[in-house]
Amino acid sequence: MQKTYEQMIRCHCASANTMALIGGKWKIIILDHLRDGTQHFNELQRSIAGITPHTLSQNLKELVSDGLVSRQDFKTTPPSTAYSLDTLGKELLPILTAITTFGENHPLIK
Amino acid sequence: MQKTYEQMIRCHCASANTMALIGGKWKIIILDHLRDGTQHFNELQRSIAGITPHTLSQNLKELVSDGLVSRQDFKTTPPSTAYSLDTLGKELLPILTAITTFGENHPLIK
DNA sequence: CAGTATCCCGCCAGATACTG
DNA sequence: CAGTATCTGGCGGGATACTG
Repeated sequence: MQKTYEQMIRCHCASANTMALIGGKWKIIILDHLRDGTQHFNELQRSIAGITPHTLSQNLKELVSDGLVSRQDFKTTPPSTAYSLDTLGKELLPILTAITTFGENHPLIK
Repeated sequence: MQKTYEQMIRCHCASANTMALIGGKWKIIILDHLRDGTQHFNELQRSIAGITPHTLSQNLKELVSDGLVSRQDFKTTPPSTAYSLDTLGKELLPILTAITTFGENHPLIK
């Protein structure tokens, strides 16, 4: 979770708890790309146009530490890692679906 | 919508379109408080502990300009305004419900 | 009551380069 | 390939005071 949200979750709104976890700029998009299965770091970076390795790494770390995503390190050379939805992340599927559906129905750019 | 998201929506992920609209730190919470009906500026500020007038005003402006919230000004003295979910905002109800449900099931602070 | 005006700061994120 | 290191900056948001 990002520091920005630490204060917000004291407002005792249930929705705040969720936003604290998925509120990062790219987090929902990352989770969205993990819906269909395991993805490598590199796959994520290429499929999410515009994200830098630095930012992707940062967001993934928080997602992992929050229990939404699990990280598997194959400890090979060259290195290979795999990210997938963890238990908690799978509980987000209804949210992801709702967000994606809305986004499809209301594109901001043609 | 906030400037931060302008670049993000070019990644052609449907979810990005949605996050650009609701991605502000307090936006989901504001929308959540508007679910049950019309709220005055002052009511929102008191029920959302921790938000400043400045930030609330800013977020509401964006929500209105994005068509999620409608603002009614009664032009009285002392001034009175009313905020409620607009058409587009009501389409977010499934998302709001999903987010609130998840947040209830996974509190971050006891 | 419903904001606005100002000032300010902290963090998220971008850019670039580098490494095991 | 999968990141980390370092530097930088912009913008969202906080604090406080003020106004029609």
